[in-house]
Amino acid sequence: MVFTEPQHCSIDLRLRILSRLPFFKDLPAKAVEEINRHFVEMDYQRGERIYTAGDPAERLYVVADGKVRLLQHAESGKDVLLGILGSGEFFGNLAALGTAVHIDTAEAHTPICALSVRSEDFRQILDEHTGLALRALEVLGERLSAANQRVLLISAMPVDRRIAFMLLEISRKFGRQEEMGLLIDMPLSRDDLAEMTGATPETVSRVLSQLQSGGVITSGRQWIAITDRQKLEAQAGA
Amino acid sequence: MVFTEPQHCSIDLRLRILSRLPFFKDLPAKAVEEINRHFVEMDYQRGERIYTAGDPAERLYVVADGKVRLLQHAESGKDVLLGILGSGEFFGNLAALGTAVHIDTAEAHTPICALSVRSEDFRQILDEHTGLALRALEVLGERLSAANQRVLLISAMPVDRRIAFMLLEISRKFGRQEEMGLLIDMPLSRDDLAEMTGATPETVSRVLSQLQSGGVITSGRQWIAITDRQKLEAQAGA
DNA sequence: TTCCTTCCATGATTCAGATCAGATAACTGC
DNA sequence: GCAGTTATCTGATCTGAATCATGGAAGGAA
Repeated sequence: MVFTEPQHCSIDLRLRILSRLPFFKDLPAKAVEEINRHFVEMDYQRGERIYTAGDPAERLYVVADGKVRLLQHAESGKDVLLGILGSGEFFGNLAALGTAVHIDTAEAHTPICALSVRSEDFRQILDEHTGLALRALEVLGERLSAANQRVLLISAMPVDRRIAFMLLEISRKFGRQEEMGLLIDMPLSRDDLAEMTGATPETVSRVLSQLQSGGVITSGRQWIAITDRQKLEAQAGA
Repeated sequence: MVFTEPQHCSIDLRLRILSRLPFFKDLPAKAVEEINRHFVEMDYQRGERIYTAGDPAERLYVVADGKVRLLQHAESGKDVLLGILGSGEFFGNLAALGTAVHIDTAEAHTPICALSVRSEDFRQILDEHTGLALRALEVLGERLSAANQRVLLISAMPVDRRIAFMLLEISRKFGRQEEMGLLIDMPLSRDDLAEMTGATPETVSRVLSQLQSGGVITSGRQWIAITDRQKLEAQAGA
């Protein structure tokens, strides 16, 4: 079970990513091409930091290929994994105007290729193409909704339910049907899950062991597959 | 210590609120007047529900006078208080387009007067006045940032720090300097704080008692005043 | 292969905070 | 002022999950 992905993307991929973005979908091809000129390609190794919370938010990014981790850290050293982004998703400060700083930290969860644009340029693009800002609003709205959901999850549910819930969430986004079940198509460690659910790796390990012996999931080193979605949903809901 | 507020706002207040909104600040007075025509006034009693999560998001609101609670509820019955909004703040689905539903529940924390506009009308306003959408983006960005902060708080800090932190946060927004200290200018029960910090009312009560005997705060039934901000910050930071 | 590092499982123990249970004290309506 | 209700305090107990500790297994580099 190895997850290898190319570390840079072709010129072709680049334009295709941009034009397929829900974001730019309704724009004429010519406009997308014009917009494309403002983007530059940036590649990162697994684990590499793209930006850190507190840095001035000078650029905005789109994942072209690979997965990106968004996290928030406490002075205690404990990190919280806010989410994992896949191809086509924005990160950086979508609302960046002027002198804003990044509110989260982004790092490469797998080797990634990202497209990046200067905040000012993006702002200008928003200005020129009315309607795009509304799209941006939608994206932010969804993120806000997810974050609120998360607060509820962590502050009102026991760990085992949180973990079950999170697995469902992740599988919905990154699941790929395989013989063994619905495989989560990226490296996902116990630590990752712990940072997402506000638990410790030990606890996550225990809960996963239990799920595994219950026939709900199959898992190994850095990978998890859901074999019985029904049961998992029951676990999350009850 | 009683908190009474008028339950409806004058016609005059209404226009003043709108024109002073950071949101509409840069628009010509004429435009604001025009926009004003789309808004209607709505009054609510304390505790009254304005909308519930899952309802279709047909309207958008601005607090004219009073305080509004935004909350999210779990099936377990446990509620999470996402935030309390004061005069001039938006609520409802700022990103509402088409058939969206409310992601949270809003209720009157005090008697309130709200201004409300149909989502479609608001959307049209955004379309007509380029620049407004960027403002909306800023607002959502701030909320997202706050929500992420909250996730970090709850999943990486012990209760006493969470409560201290939350008190600072609230006082920053609703604090009013009085002889006794920095009074939080609205009813605020132990239950409210519990729902904001993911704790139980009993625990909140204990922590507040401790803060009070430490001379950090003074409190009574539904009110809290900060007498020693320095100490409170120490409590929140260490 | 063998070393070495990283990830994972699982047991034992501890502890922060929830839960349960009364006892006061403050407001409300009459 | 009195009764009833709602908010608060505080103690006693319990428990979910963290912490501490250790062994094992999977992959990477030479």
